[in-house]
Amino acid sequence: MKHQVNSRLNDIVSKIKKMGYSLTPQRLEIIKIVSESKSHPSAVDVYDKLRKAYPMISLNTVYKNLSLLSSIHEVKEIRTLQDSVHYDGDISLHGHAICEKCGRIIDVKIDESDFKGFFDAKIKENFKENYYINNYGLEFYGLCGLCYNETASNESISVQS
Amino acid sequence: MKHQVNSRLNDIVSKIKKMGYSLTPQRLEIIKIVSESKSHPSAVDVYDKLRKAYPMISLNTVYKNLSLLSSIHEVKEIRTLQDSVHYDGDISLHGHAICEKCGRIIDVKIDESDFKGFFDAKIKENFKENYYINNYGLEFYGLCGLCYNETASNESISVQS
DNA sequence: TATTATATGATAATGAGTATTATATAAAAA
DNA sequence: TTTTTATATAATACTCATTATCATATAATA
Repeated sequence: MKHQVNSRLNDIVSKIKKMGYSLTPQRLEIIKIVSESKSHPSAVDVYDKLRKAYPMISLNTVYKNLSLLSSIHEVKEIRTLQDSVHYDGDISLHGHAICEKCGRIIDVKIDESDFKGFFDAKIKENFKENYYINNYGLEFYGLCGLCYNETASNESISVQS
Repeated sequence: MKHQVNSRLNDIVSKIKKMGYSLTPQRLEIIKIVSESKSHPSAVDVYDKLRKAYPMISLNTVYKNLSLLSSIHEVKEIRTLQDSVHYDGDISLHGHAICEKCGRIIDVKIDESDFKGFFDAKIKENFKENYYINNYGLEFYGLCGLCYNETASNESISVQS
């Protein structure tokens, strides 16, 4: 587990260097935070964590670095139905369940074989002409267990997609 | 085809009335625009179309109505990697291919049977505890044919997810 | 037609994200 | 190690999508 995290960190760091970007302490710390986090933090969340080690860090720096990581595909942006973008340091194949009430984001496991069968078929069917896919998104919007129970006890809901 | 569109309009209108919302001319026009559009317009796009018939319409009114339609699940919000939200009046099962360069959004066909096999399995696997799903999202981010050709001729790209 | 609750439009406010720029510092060369 | 240079950071101001407020208008209902 610890080894996994470190190799992930090393992967990103060497990519950063290989691509000619310099490795500042702030940047390293940001990479650590997103690559180790399981909570899909927003830029402000990352900013708040950073301030412990770097009280003078600028939010701008956080945005710049997260954008950089996203542009080199080492972090995935998650657009929820709420206001801000969230970042996922786990770029392996998976989807997200997003609670429309509390905003919590839960990973949805997808196994590679299922994916190959389904998504590749979608891509083949839909993109006969050249179309360059470099990312995907799979989201389930709804209410998490906690929020569902809360809502159910207060009012009767009857929505259905 | 014309019949399809009209019945869709009627569905939304009767839902609006049944839920106790009043039907203003502006609201009706907004419903018409989004339900008939195939281009996944943003709020401002809808606003611009509206101004032909209602020059005094407020952008605020557009936002309010699109939010209302979204809340009753008659319009789907699409979060792209760009700035603004886009709206889809087609709430049938499908995904979106989003061009990261020009922002164009193309429908990705998904047939119901495939969906049942794949998505339902995902839901069962991941949400053993109660979790209320009322919407989903499936996006392919990349470059559309046009933008891909442009990019390819200018610079060599070697990204791969 | 009168009543009432909701919708609209005008305006201001919010807040996520971006642009700018002077200073600082990582990386590379000497 | 020191110098050089290009990139990164931090502070600040700015943009712009979306939301809030509230007075006025109007749809729905009696």
